Amino acid sequence: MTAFLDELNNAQRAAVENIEGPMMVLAGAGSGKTRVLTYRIAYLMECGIDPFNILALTFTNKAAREMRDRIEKVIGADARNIWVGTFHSIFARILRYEAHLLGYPQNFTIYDTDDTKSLLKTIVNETQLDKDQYKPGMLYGRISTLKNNFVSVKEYLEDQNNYLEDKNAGRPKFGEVYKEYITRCFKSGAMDFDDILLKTYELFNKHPDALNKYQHKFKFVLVDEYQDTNSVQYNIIKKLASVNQNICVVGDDAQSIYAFRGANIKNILNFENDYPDFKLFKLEQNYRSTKVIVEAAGDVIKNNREQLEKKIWTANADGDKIKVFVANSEGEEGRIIASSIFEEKMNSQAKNSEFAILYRTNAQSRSFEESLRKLNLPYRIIGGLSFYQRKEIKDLLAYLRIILNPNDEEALKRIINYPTRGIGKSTLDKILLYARQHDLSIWQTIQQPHVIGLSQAICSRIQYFVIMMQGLMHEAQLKDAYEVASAVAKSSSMLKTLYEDKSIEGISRYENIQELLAGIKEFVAKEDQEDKSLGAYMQDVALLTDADTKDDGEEKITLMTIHGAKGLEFPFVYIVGMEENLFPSQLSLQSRTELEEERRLFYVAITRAEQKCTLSYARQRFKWGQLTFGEPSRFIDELDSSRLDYQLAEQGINLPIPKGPPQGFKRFQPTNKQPFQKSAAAPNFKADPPGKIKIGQTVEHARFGVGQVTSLEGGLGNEKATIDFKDFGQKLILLKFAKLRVINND
DNA sequence: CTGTGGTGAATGATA
DNA sequence: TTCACCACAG
Repeated sequence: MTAFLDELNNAQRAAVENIEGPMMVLAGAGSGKTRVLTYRIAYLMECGIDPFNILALTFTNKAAREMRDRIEKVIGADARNIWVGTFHSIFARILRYEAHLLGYPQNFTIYDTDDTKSLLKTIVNETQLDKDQYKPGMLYGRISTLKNNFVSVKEYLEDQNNYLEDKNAGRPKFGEVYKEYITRCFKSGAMDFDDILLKTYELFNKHPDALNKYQHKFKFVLVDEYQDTNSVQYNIIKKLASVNQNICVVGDDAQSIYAFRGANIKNILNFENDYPDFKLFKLEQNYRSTKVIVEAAGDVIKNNREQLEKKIWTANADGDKIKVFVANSEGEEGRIIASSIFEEKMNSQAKNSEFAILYRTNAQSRSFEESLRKLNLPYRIIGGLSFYQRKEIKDLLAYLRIILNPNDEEALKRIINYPTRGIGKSTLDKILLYARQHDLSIWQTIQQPHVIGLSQAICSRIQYFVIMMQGLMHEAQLKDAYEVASAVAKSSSMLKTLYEDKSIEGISRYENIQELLAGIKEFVAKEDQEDKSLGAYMQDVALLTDADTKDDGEEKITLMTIHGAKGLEFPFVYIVGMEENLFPSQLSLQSRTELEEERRLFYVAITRAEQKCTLSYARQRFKWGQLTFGEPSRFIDELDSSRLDYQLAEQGINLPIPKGPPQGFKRFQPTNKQPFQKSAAAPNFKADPPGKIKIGQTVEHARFGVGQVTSLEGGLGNEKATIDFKDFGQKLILLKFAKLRVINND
């Protein structure tokens, strides 16, 4: 049953077989980290540990999905019962379940960045503060930092230093904005991304019974990309694991690239302090890349001071040198890279999906898009404006949000007059003013529009809107998500409005709505989707990103930021825009730690490549409409010159003739999510103590059913039994964890 | 109230 | 270059 162990090297195997106690897997890029993580979970289950007791946390939906799929391949459908997911999705699930303890509605809304900024803008306007000093982005950043450091509004106001810091930054009234923001979110029944983490922490902190429940549910905790955890995540994990101490963190300090959003590299560097008797496993053999690539990555990272000791090596072939293209402009850079890809495709018969163009900032994608289109090379862009951030999608989702949570102000403001129904700005202002003065939500206010003092004509428009929404809310009680969403698209007349718009954008908007509806239909039609309600669908939508839009199987070149590429690999990788002030970013040059983070980012970029890695930079580039001149990035100099192969200008590159229509668009598909599972194992199962288990006995296991004990091994307190189950075959069971009942002593 | 056109500001990565 | 906001006309 444990044949998969043979697929592992010694270090990997040791990590997989270490079941109990705190452990850290220091996994270099391409060293088989995901394999270890998934096989370890599979192994735990083979040892009889109940999948309901396993929690695996990742940073992206994609990583979570991949892990679940791979475990399922090894272990079968049982894998569905493991809690595998992103921090945000797992915690949101817990919060929905426990919302009442914190005073939130069960269907609380998740505010995305746009909602948050919009709310902050509203607050600044209402408080009549200077718009230039109180920019939504800045405010959000500050609030986010405070939340990530557990500084509540109360604590903020009590500490004079906070006030002085903001006063010096020209924002003396920041405290009031912070307070108002928190209040408004709460009244709207909304949490922002930081709240999902922070409120989970609060839940565990203020409600020991809730903490206790999850501590005992999650007997085994696994954390992927541990180097990217922030202090809130860190503290939640610590609390969860404090009883059983079965915590397994996997990460690579060299790939820590999220300090800007609060990730604290100290969490991984100081793991030892938290768990002095932890076991360390180092995965140092790289299976992904050529020697040239692995060694180039080593050239780069050795310039960083603070890191955990490890030596990454590979048994793979040397491979080609790293090409460096020097272009005169960003346009030329685009053309060079596109033709280089074209050539490589010809030479090595590679598929489009084997290529990736990686850049530092999303704004750089344009020149590559143009050139790829000209050469008729299909591509897809990950990041930037995602499907879910498109106006029309957000509009329809806003309707759905209100149906579930009518107090969601950002959603209501968004669509109360979209499509236009004669409730304009001045009317909305009056409604908002009345709502604020009487401490009501907008939704409550518009129930009785007459008392606000609006004209009869406008009152009836508002009433029409209210009745329509109430009708939809009623439908949502009875019908599935797809039926409700279609009803919304029709009765809001969104579908009609977009259909009548025959401009190019209008047509694409109409198509996007159709696509969203098709996605919801698919969600409802999935056979393992038990809960088909709107609420179930909406649970995860707010946490999806562009990277989660599954590609349609069409062969396409991938364009994305380096951040977005973390965790991925491609045979051919092009790292572009290798210029000072762009990569490393200008903003990172202030401090050593920030520069080191940029360097790790470059390390991540290089290590995405399997066969060939190519760099490029442009001597001139347009930045906000202005032509600027750039120098080559210092990171190029950090590479050993013996590994570099400089290519000059455009000469020698044949530009093929484009033919056919341009290609390259995105598709949308919902993700597979499991409905909420609350109970662990069978409730009335009475287990016998390990000492009673003997060879030859017929026993019953809580999940595997009846089977016969064929052998026993392991010392006291760590006994393992091989049991031949009727329905599940032979399994190695750890008696300490398995719930076994002796049926027959033959 | 709604739609248009002009001006000014912004570009760092993400769940 | 693009986006967001404001003033103005219909």
